[in-house]
Amino acid sequence: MPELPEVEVTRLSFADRIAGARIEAVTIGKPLRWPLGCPPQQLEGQHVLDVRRRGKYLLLDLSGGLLLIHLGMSGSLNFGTEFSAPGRHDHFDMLTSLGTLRLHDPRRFGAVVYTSGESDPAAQKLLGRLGVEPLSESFDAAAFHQALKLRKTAIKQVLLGGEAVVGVGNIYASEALFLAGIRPTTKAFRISKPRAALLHRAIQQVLTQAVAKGGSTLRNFSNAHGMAGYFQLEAMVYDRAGLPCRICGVPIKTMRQGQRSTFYCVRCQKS
DNA sequence: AGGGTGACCTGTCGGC
DNA sequence: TGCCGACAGGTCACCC
Repeated sequence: MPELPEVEVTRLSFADRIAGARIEAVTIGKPLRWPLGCPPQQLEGQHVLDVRRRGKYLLLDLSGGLLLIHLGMSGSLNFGTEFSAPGRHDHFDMLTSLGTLRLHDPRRFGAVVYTSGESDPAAQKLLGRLGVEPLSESFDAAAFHQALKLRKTAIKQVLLGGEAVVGVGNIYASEALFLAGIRPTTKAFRISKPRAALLHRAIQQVLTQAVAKGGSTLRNFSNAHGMAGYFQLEAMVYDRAGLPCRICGVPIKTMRQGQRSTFYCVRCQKS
């Protein structure tokens, strides 16, 4: 479910409300992708100072350390005061003075990891290799083109890889490539500077729009208010195999790349 | 070194 | 209706 926009929408939906909260108790459910990295009691008594995001990770700055949260494929966070007992797929509950933060994650590819800070090896292992933030000023078109020149694989795979740029997942990779008119199978190093600039722009545009619209509502995304995205995401190609291209009318094609589905238009994305 | 594949886990959907 | 396989928003560990 969550690519960068969904993670950012989640962050925006509870960051202000949890800031300043004192952690009272932490309850762990079934194992997630990685262990918490400390006894749950170590979080108790700490305060939540801020909630940031790096790629698809949420970073909770605590008074004594850093809590990393990843939503995996099926995770969602809820922050509120009305709280029933944890359900079958609720695997992390953090009770605070201002409300409870609950991670719901049926597939359990998500994770909650406590580290002493960003320089902690455990944090470095997860955050250290991440590429530039696509919605930051440091995401530069010329540098992006340089990064693409180093990669011999298909551009779609490079986008998903997270080293050239972070946060672009399977939905928005297809969408951005469509917007830029680039075929997903094109080798990254063959993309000219002007076309790399188009793609750079398309990535920013697609992600910014998705954040503004409250994230994709495909399947069951909801923010930490428990609300679904405010608007439907208008996908141009994703999950539209066989349907007419919204620009030229030709049926959208689908294929597999690295065991993930890719969607594209043969006419709008010739190379 | 970089590219390709399997693995993690549960739910849902389409086809027979 | 029931069963079975394919597939789902991510990423890491492992092969060659």
